[in-house]
Amino acid sequence: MKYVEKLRKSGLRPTKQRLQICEVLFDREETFHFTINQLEQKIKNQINGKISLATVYNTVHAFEKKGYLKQIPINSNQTYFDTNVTDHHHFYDLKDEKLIDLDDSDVGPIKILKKVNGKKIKSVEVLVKLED
Amino acid sequence: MKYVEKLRKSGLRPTKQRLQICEVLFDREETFHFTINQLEQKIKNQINGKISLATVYNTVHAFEKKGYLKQIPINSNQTYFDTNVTDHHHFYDLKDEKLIDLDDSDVGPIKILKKVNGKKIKSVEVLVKLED
DNA sequence: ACACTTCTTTAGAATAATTATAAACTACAT
DNA sequence: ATGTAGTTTATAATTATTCTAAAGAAGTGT
Ligand SMILES: [Mn+2]
Ligand SMILES: [Mn+2]
Ligand SMILES: [Zn+2]
Ligand SMILES: [Zn+2]
Repeated sequence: MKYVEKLRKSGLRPTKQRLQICEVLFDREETFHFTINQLEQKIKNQINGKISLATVYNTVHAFEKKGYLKQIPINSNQTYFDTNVTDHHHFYDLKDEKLIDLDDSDVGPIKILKKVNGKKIKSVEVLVKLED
Repeated sequence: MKYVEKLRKSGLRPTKQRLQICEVLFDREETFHFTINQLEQKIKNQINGKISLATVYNTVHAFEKKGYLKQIPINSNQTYFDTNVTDHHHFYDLKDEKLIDLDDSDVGPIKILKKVNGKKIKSVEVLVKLED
């Protein structure tokens, strides 16, 4: 199991549930953008044996805290997470409610000229909304 | 009442509640970024007589539909609205959970080079997260 | 293997933002 | 003034998320 080490290094015990969730989340080529409910569905379809919803929440938050997932700010009733934890930009398809990654090369460099007193910039992300 | 006409033109009856909410929302120089609960507080402080929470929700949604308010995508348990309905960028102060408008001149021009099949770009907005 | 501790999972309850309901009220047209 | 459609309101319902506490599993030392 390739995720056992990863979890141990983060101080997370490699439980069966976490390893299964790792497979669903990270055994894929493309970035995965998802809500908790979508993840729960994917888990149901790919795994035999169920994982409780509380554990899905717990795990996603644990992974987020460890930097394996990040939240994406979208106006939705459900929170979106992203397996691409780098600073990056998105298309958001308003009709399909789907996120699509944008490469830095798909977006020109962004210069923020304004400063705020004692604050520093943590991230700069662009959200491009798409309609038909 | 300067908002009576505005509401009538939009097909919204100029009720006492809506006019009061208009005052709270639009009688100010600066952009107002708020959650429903923050708005409810401001209403309580500025008006005598109460407006029910349901009406605050109804009104905000009606104003949003008519284009007088817009939602701002932020990772928060509460939805943020903005009296500045133009396409514009934000600082988001993670500690204070406050939004600050960025002028277009505060951000260099943004070119989106990628295209998506049958979709067109509706908006391009930058969110700059600030930390201490 | 065994005992012991700590972390994790889980079902279910609790919380909290938002939306729905339906009755009373109000703006507006005739 | 009357009628109608739109609005407000208290309250209930819904729903995403978090909390709780008991049972289970993982790690550590012997
Ligand atoms: Mn949100
Ligand atoms: Mn919510
Ligand atoms: Zn992404
Ligand atoms: Zn703004």
